[in-house]
Amino acid sequence: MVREKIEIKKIENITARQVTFSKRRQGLIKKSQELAVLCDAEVGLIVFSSTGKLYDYSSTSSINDIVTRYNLHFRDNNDPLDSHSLQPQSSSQSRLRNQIADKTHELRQLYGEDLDGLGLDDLQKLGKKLDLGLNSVAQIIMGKRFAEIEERQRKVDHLAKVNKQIKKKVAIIRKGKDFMTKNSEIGRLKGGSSRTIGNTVLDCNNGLRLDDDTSSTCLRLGLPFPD
Amino acid sequence: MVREKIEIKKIENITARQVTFSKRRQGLIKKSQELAVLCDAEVGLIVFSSTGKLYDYSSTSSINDIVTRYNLHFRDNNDPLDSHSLQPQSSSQSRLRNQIADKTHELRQLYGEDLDGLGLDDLQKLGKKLDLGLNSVAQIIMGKRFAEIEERQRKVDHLAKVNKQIKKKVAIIRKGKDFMTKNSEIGRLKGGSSRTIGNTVLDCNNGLRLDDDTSSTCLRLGLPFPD
DNA sequence: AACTATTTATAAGA
DNA sequence: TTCTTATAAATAGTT
Repeated sequence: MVREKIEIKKIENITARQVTFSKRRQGLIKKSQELAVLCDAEVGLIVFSSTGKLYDYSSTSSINDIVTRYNLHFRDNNDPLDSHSLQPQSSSQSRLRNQIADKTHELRQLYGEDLDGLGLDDLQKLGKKLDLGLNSVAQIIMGKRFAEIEERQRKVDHLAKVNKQIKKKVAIIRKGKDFMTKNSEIGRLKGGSSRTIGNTVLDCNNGLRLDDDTSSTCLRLGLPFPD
Repeated sequence: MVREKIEIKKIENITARQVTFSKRRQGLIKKSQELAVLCDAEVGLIVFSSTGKLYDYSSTSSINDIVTRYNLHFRDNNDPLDSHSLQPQSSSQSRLRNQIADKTHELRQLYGEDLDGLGLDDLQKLGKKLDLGLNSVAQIIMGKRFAEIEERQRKVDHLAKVNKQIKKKVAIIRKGKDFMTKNSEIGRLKGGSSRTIGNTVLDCNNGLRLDDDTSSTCLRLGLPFPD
């Protein structure tokens, strides 16, 4: 793709292959991230190098979440892990399997699949459960946002207080400076220190922004689950 | 990356997001293929769109092979479920237990539990999933209710038709009755049968109620999940 | 779905 | 591995 166009076939030179692997792996992970963020998608990427080293990326906290969700999409979920297992199955294994099947079914229904066989009552119950779950999540989100706002307010209050104290000091120093500039060259030295304090006062506003760059966050409180 | 550089953050315009998703998804899959071929790597990619649609790529015949290999890399995960078991555990058993633990955790979170460790982003995603599930359920409930209403309307139409026919007959019979009461005592006999027909006409309304006692059901369409 | 001006990714070389 | 750089490839906005 670059200094020279290359053919897409296995790179035989081992060193070149390793270099390309490293570069392209990085690129792939970057693209995966971008897709996840730009398009609000859930992305999982697993890569094994030819030497068996594992690299992965997941837009969620764990790639397991994505794999679990992936497996949910296939109805007759014969556990892929055990498909080529030669071990005889113990009864405890089949119990585990049943548990997995049950949970899988429950999860699928919560995700809005496999609902065909349900009557109105079952659907209402399911809807109620989802609604409760959604409320819990929404409540926690709101709680977190509220805590965020309080924290921000606390900082504002603190800075306002500090600012006030500094203004007082500046006023006092100004008084001193006025007195000294009238009298001697010591005034220049004191003037330097007062300027420093002046900058500190100005920095207070920047402090708020730097510490947390989204001052609009506290304003976009509308819906917890926007599109 | 192109006509204009874009910032990597969620695209708010839905159409643009879908288009970008389609393009970049293709690009990502192509890059995955190229990495696999050029570097003799094993690559698995799973992508869920924000609407829950699944897309995947695997350099092997099935992504399950890659997931299997991935899980093998974490064989030494001590599963909390295994800790108080006295049986010697086969690796496939502990894998099953891991799956159960994963699914249980996922279910608990969907039910609004175990949410303490999650950040705002994870919570938003969870909320989104619940919202999607809830929408599916609500849609099916609405579908069923609509079918109910149509059925009811069908009955109403049918009864209206029958009623009309009967009214016609009654009118005809009245004519006959008027003619007969003028002429002879046969009028009394015919009068009895006309009353019977009259009752049938009245019963039509009761028929609607008896057949399905909640005539208000079709009116309480507001929320699908009342308290 | 096609176009195209740009941005990005990256092969080769250092 | 990392940097540089020339060029191929991907893609955002437009039609």
